[in-house]
Amino acid sequence: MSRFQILPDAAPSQSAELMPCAACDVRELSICSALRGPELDRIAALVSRSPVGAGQTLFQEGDEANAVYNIIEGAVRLFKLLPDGRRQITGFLFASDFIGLALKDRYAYSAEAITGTVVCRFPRVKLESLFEEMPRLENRLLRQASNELIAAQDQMLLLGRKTAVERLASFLMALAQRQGRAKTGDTVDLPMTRTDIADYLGLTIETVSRGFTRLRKDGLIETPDSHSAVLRDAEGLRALTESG
Amino acid sequence: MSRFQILPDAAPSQSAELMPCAACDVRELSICSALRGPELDRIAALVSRSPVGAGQTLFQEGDEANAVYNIIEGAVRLFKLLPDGRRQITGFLFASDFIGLALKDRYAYSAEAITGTVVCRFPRVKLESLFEEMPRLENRLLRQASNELIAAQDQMLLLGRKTAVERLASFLMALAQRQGRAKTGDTVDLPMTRTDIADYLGLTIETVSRGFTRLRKDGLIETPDSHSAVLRDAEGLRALTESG
DNA sequence: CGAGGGTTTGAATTAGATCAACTCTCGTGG
DNA sequence: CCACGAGAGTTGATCTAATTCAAACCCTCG
Repeated sequence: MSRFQILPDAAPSQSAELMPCAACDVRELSICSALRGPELDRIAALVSRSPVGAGQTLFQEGDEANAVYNIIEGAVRLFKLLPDGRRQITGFLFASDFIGLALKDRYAYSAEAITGTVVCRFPRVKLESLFEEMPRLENRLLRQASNELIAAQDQMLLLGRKTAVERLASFLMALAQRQGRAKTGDTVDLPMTRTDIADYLGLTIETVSRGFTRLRKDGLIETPDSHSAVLRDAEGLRALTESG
Repeated sequence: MSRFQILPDAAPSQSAELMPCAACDVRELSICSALRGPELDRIAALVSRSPVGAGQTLFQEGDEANAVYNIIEGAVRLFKLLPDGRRQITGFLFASDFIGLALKDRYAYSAEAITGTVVCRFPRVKLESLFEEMPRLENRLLRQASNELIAAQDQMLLLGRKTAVERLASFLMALAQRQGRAKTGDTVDLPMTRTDIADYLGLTIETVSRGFTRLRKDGLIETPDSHSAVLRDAEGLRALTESG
């Protein structure tokens, strides 16, 4: 599971606990890329790394927001619930993604691990007190927030105005993009269930399933198993995401 | 229209052009509240204030993003279009709101004035170069972005999982909140058309209209005219926004 | 007074939801 | 080794919330 095991000369575990950041797999991709050597040491003293089992809750909507997280490995779903149980997944996050931009004093959504996941935990107060010393970090977070806002608006367009197949095509291509596998022939990983996809796209699982069959019958994808999709016609899919 | 006209001892127009910020109606409410006296002067040298007629375009999705804006007065809609004309309004903005958090090098959405509007324009490059000198400004923007992300997630829940009436009730209460008029008996201003509301809520104008009649017949609101709504039962409306 | 937005209301249509049955894995244990 | 059950996914039949199509009904403004 952990990629640490295959590193040729991984640091001994003691060192890894004291200073996990230097050996972090996702450092260059995450917000930590904004940090220079000595700053990294400061951060290293604050963070703690921990595994989260599949289906486990990281935090719940309404909880006091006293930590933010970096995902080291795995996949996480963020979601909001209505009192009667209707669920809207507001995002899927993966290795190197940051959780905790959208919060005041309490979390605005719940977070659960989809698969076995490893996260890096930052106590929020301590982190914020570092902003003054490390303006690059704050700048990096602002950029990140900017990107998430753009993604959020794309999702609003999807939820408000796209048809079921268009939603599914958009979802697959966005996921493909995120995985750097958006060309015909590439295989996209789908760690989440159909129910998750439905709750992300504002549909039911039946409609999602029918969407997959449609795309399959139209020769746009293949589905070797329910947790992966092969792009048979990336251009055709992309056309669907912006169809008219 | 302009509240400047009724200020008892408004600065002469020359001074207002050179240093509009000091006399700005929305200064304390906008991101400029993060600025201290001398900083305000620096900013004042950069900004330009200008009126935008109802229906006029501020910028279009895809344009080079070389300015951000503060709304001084009026109302603005942000939206995205699909090639075939389907439109999703991603937000309505009002006096003191900031436009331009969600962008890379190009705007991710278009912006149009709904009513007669006055905006304050910040050249983007110059503004960003000030971040280093004014960390409080960047911090303020990050907070703002955080709030917008929360709002965006609420909107996803609305678009993905709420019924037509629930969407309308949520919209009315959110608008009422923004206007500080969320109690029974209060009147909410609706500067936008039914078409705008429909494109914001992911519905058609007919469904929005039927929604208003429903709320009216259920005694939750009154609609003296199409551009205002009186809250007859704020609690009932709130219940609808989180119904189950 | 007449034209043209914007809005409302009614009737017919449909995309997607709901209800229901069946399949496919996969893990457990006799 | 096979029976069994549970969870996830697919497929079909029916239903419904919202859309589409159509017709009035405002207003305001020239």
